[in-house]
Amino acid sequence: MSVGHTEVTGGTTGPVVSCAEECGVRDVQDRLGDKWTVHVVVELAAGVRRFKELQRLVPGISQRMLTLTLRRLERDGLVTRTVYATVPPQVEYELTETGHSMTHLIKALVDWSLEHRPVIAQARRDFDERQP
Amino acid sequence: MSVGHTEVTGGTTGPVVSCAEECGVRDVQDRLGDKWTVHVVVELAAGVRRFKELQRLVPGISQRMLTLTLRRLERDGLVTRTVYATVPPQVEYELTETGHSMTHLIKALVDWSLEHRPVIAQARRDFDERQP
DNA sequence: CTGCATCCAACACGATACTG
DNA sequence: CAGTATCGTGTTGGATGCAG
Repeated sequence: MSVGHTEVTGGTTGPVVSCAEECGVRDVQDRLGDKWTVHVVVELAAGVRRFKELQRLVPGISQRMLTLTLRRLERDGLVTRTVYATVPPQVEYELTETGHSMTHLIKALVDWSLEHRPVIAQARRDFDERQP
Repeated sequence: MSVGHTEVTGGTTGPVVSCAEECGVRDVQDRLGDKWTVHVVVELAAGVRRFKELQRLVPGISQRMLTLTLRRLERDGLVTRTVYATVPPQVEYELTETGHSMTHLIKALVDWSLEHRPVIAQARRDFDERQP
């Protein structure tokens, strides 16, 4: 909080960014940075989903990773888990209010990603060409 | 684009999120998710910085990781690298226009993080309490 | 169907030593 | 000062088998 506080007052191009070090940014990074959370949240944004359903909707995710991802989301209060005592068992997952607020964040991510994808791809090709 | 395309029309709470799988989102995630990129970009958002200067501004980063982080940013066209043929050598790094646009994304990240930090922390404590 | 435990490979990162 | 090269380590995640 005291050390390393950074304040960038938006001049010509940049916005105001403050205290990016240990103000919980790492927490969000851990979540958005992992391999599956974003995809799972996107699918849950559409509504209530069952476990198997999510596994179908998110291609390539393993059972193990879906479980781990959902558990972490549940632990952070971003997802609710409802178990029905049926045979076979049925479990439903749903975004909480906080979880839904994260979809705005993800939308920003997706938008920026789509917008700059071609430019970045080209920059990458140019760079790799110069460095054999 | 065809397979796994997801469209969420914002209903009561969620925004519109589309195609979160392989539209280059993973690329951005890799960057936002790694340990140092966000911090380096935040420091560069304030203006031109030298290598050593960045290493001072980003506490804990090793020479190796600073180099790797800057190289990747340069490769993606988010940072320019300018070498001056002085003795001792001097290298300056600066955000490109695309790089600056990413600071907006980071700001969204930081804002959400700060806003929901207490709620998430509490949810985490509650969860851990129920699961010994 | 849902979920946990285990083993294993890949990779990111840190520490250190060396170079122009 | 600004790197590169190398090694060791912890973590992430995939595959598989077992259980309620």
